[in-house]
Amino acid sequence: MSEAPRIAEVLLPLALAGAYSYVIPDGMTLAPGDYVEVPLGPRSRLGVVWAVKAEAPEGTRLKPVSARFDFTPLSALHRRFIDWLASYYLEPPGMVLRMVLRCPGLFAERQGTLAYRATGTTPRRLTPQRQRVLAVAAEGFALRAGELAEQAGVSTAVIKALVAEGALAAMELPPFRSFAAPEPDGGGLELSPEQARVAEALRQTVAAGGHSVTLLDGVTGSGKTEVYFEAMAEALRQGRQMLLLLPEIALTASFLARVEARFGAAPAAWHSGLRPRERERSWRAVALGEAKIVVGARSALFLPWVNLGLIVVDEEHESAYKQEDGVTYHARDMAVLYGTLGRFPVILSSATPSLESLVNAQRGRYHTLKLTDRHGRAELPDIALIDLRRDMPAPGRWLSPPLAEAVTETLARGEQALLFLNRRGYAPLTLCRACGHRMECPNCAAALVEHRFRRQLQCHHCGHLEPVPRQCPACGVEGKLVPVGPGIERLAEEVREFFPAARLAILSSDLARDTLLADTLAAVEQGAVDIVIGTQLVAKGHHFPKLTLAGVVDADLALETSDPRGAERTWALLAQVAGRAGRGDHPGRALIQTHVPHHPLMQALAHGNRDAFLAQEMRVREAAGLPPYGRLAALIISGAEAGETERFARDLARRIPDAAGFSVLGPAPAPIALVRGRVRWRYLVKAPREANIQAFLRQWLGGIAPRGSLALQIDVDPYSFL
DNA sequence: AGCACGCCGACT
DNA sequence: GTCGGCGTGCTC
Repeated sequence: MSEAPRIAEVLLPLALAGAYSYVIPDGMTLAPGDYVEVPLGPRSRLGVVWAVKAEAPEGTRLKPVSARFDFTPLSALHRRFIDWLASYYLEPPGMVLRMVLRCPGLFAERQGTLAYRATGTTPRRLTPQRQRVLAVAAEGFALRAGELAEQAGVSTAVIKALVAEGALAAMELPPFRSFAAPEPDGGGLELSPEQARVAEALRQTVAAGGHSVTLLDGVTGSGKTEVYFEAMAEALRQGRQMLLLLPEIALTASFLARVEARFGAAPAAWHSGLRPRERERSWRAVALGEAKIVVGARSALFLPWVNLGLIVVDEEHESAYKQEDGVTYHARDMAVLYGTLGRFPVILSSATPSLESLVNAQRGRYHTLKLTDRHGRAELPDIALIDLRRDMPAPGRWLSPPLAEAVTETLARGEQALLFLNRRGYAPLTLCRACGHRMECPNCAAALVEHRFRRQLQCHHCGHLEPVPRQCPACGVEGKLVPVGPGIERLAEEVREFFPAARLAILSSDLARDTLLADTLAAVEQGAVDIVIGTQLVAKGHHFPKLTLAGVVDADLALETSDPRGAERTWALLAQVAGRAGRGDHPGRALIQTHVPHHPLMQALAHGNRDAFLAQEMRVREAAGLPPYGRLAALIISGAEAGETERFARDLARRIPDAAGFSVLGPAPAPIALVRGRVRWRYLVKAPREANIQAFLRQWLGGIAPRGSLALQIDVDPYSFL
């Protein structure tokens, strides 16, 4: 017979190396996954029991656990997920737990609001006001005092009196509104034969159970959402929870509505823009298993799932799934990991799948399901290139004659045109014509971007703002600072001059986050806008039925960087932008302005020959040993002082372990060598695909504690290969 | 992440 | 003479 465990290993949401040990007081029973409060230094903290054991380590004086919270414990699966993620990305497990516990007022005492219903007792004096209140209270649900008074057209004083006389009884409502159960059947749109076939295949995958990854590879407008809804319906029939992951919180509102329309109940939402109360409601509902469908951003992976049975990653190629600050992780990869650990299916959906996913499909690790037809009458847009070397815009203009002509024709037909330029602000560069001085951020090695509407220069790396100066800060000459190059504000200026009668909408992340953006999107959808000018925000997910022309103002932007991923990113972005056109009844077309029309990527876009382009990209990656054919990790060394930071970075080179197959490049100044006033150096570790890159990094960097302002950040599977 | 302990500049 | 700046280090 074994003794009752006396010691609890408690993981705390802090950057500690591991769990801390506490004594379990007499009369308390603890199991792994339990939420507890433990003393830490002068305060007490929330933690989660990671393990229980009989004996304490030798010679330690342990404090006791102060309290156990009576709540659904964190599942063994979720705990494994946390441990796995922490070890993969070399993060302290406590920091991963911190993301799980990111819920306001967790375990705080919640006062339920009081609601009143009629008891059947008649008050001594039955005034007309009292009668009305009792009539309202007799029907349906119990109401709060304020609601009851309002519906009866009386003041709350009447309610109080009726309660005092025993004619109304108060009851406590649960502090959170519950989530209605979604219905798997009904509410679906009619599927095309192709959609129905793919939906059935997905449904069977879910019905079969077990882990699998399916890449749903469907052209823009092919109705991928309706198809994976059928997989979600099957998971619902099995009583499982499911997560629909989206790359952008700007997309969640429309997806919440679509899920509600399909399943007859509003799903739970999860993203950073949620109000604290809503956040708490979603978190608790997930932990209690009450929320069946969650629509959320990447951090929704960390919700305290109890019965997760399906994850759908929409727009799986999106780089926004890579979390870069705080704990570094890739939400798409972690969704697949969760599915592996939890033995449930994962669906990756995209019109422009990532190279990583396509290679996994080639290797047979993922199944592929394709949708090649646009739904309804919609057809894929014709894509044509405009050679900017031949069809040059006028000086200081950005629209070439053919593109301007196409916009004119589109407007004449009463249709909408989209002009895409992936650059916020008015001009990306401000130069002094007198001395050549370039306006730069004082904290970052980057040019300041003019935002003319706000009359400010802004740094897009650290947010630094300064007014546009009248005179050059270098030579003092007045009136010689000129904007160079276009941003969408400047493009809008040109469009206003060119099409004075057209109604414009400018869509960029500069728009005040929530309502303004939603309103503008709705206006576009309803056809109250003629020309949409937008950054990459417009590339994703939106459905603009009247839009028939997509014009790409500068297709070469992302190609100009030396990042080997540039071509793939550009291809995905431009294909998505082109896909905005012609989603309604009228056919669409896309015009792409470029200086390099012969580039394989441009040729692939123009001829709809995606496979040839991707095959070429894969060959390049394979030859270079880059992901997904090899593994990468980046090491960023940063510090406030240039000399000290460089010395620290260079000293690390002496400790690089000697391991076959591994190569370490660097240290080199990071791509943006100065951010927020901190100098950055970078190493890149390259390893074969099957190598244990984490072990290598631990061996190299284990025990190194940067002092002072120095910091060392490890980025496993960095998004940028630079 | 907190929070305390510590050692150096401008205030009543 | 103290108040307080935030660098450094510890929390079972």
